[in-house]
Amino acid sequence: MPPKLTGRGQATRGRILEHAAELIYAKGVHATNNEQLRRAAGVSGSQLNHYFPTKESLVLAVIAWQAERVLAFHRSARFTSFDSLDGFREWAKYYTAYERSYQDGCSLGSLASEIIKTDLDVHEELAGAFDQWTDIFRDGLLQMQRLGRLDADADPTRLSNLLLSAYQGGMLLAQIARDVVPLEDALYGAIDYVQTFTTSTSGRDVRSAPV
Amino acid sequence: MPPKLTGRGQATRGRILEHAAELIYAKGVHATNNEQLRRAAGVSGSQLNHYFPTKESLVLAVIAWQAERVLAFHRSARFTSFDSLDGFREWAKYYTAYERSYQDGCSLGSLASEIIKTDLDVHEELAGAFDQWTDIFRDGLLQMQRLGRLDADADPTRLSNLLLSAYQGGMLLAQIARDVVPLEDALYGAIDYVQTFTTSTSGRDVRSAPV
DNA sequence: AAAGGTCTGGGCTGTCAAGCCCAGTTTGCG
DNA sequence: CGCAAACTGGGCTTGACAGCCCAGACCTTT
Repeated sequence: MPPKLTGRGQATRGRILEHAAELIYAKGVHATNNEQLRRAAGVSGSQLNHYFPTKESLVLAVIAWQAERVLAFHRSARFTSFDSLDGFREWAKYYTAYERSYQDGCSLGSLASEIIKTDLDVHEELAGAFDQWTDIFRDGLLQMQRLGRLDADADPTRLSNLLLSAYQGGMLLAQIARDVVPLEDALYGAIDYVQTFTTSTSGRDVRSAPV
Repeated sequence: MPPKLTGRGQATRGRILEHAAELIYAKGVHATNNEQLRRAAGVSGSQLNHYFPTKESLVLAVIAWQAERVLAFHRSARFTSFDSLDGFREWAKYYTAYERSYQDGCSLGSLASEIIKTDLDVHEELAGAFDQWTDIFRDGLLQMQRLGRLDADADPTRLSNLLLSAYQGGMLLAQIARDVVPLEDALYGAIDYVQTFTTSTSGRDVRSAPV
């Protein structure tokens, strides 16, 4: 069923995808048109049409690409599978370290909010990606419980939903306020709440970093 | 400077605004066009053009209208100025009581995410509204501190940013998952975190409602 | 009654974008 | 070599939409 693609074809398709993802992330889906995509990826209109016959197919591919990226990032060794509070703090630190990190929002979340009300059939794609995302947090919290770093009465599912919600909501507030503080407050607040379930410290005595 | 509007003119303008807000909330800005607006409000194209010369002016008015609505709602007696945990729990209960409440997202937040990347000049309008929104929470938490219901070392600004972020992010996750649970988890989780700063209870012994 | 705001219902134009087609060229695999 | 994919650089149609204009009717206040 997959139309035979040579190595070169895959490379071009991938180049289009990368630039499309970047453009759409920066300017939004509706403000990105074919001409911009052609120029950014350095391909002709025919090629764009060849690899992505419709805009919906391109957007779908971009969603999959961004989802894979964000999931791979969260699964990287950097956060040690979120098996400790330090892992979560490292994560929060990454997203609050640079001004640039919040100005275009979450690479997947902003895309989701923009098209969730349209008739594009992207629901399954998105739902699957966000499920996996929360699962990364949940699995980390479960592991923390196994290691005795988190109380047994903590609810990893609930906490993972709070963590991701705080990130998504914090990103939105930061974009609107053009200030990283709301994102910091949301992330470190959520993580401090997780800390209240740790046995090693009282949780109320040790607080997260900034200000 | 305001073009003289008689009572009738104001009524028509208001009717257009109401229907525009409803349509845009349900279908998004880009998927709402003049013809739908005309039919929904029962006015002719000339009138639409008369009261809102450009789409940007209409969107701006809708933002202001939705902002006023959501702020008035949060200031209503129902939540007793958020001067207690019960006020916050009542708030969370409202947004998680019905399936319908999350399916179109936050009336202001979804609008914000959709247009934050466009070149529409709506930044000040949005920033002001969200500032007031967090202030409602912050003022409530400050009042709780004054009343001795919240520890002095709690940071009302930080907590209010977490609360609103949890709501916005939870709304997005709920929309994507087509399930109210992520929103519930985010809201009640954030509120339980606030509870860890209350002196009356340990905070760890009493948890919020669902499941 | 006069005036000015309100309102209809249609038409018109310019613009922009998506999708599609094609003639011809280049590349690379078998 | 031969063939198929990759690729160029256009052009073309179609549709959608925002913005704009108008002739005339209606309503309300002065």
